[in-house]
Amino acid sequence: MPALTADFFARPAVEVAPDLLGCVLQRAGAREPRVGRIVEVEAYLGDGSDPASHAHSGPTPRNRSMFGPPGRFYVYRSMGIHHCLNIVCQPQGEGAAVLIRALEPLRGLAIIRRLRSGRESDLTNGPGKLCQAFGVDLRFDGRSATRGELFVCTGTTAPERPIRRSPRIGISKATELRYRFFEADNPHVTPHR
DNA sequence: CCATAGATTGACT
DNA sequence: GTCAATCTATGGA
Repeated sequence: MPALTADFFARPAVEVAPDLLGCVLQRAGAREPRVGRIVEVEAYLGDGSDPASHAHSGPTPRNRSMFGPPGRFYVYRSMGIHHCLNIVCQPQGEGAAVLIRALEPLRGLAIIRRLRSGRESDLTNGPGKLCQAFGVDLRFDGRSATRGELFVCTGTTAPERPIRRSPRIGISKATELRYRFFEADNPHVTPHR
């Protein structure tokens, strides 16, 4: 299937986010390729209306790529330990992005199981977990999400489950904003909350 | 300078 | 349920 284009991401993040459900993240270039279907995302805005967004206080060395061109990755280290994978949206300079929160693994289960333990539904059902499983780290920060070793392409199947919407997970500000989108009844989305 | 919170996870009581 | 790991950024003294 074709890779997504920068145009796809040059739209409001709350529109891009649900459209990413069912699209596919591909890890190439590594010794063992991995493919995962996106099943859970969250939008973070940069227009000042979203105090939970890393962009809310303007650019810093860490969030710099959030303010770069759309269609590139913003990867940051969370709690000093884990990595989280975003894709920049909207015109350059606005600071909006979509966080990839969970995948349904389609290919590369062998290497993924070597990198992470647990049941299949526990391998990529969280932003830090999927980065571990797909070998995503700060090297990918600022790189293109439409080509290269890590990129997103359109899904091979239409969404077979309804899309649900909810407040975002793990934040304490702007909890009234329902910018989380996920596939209903998919066992690979984030548990509890 | 120091304290604290954070788009998380896994280990433990 | 609680809590620590470890790094970045912010806000106050």
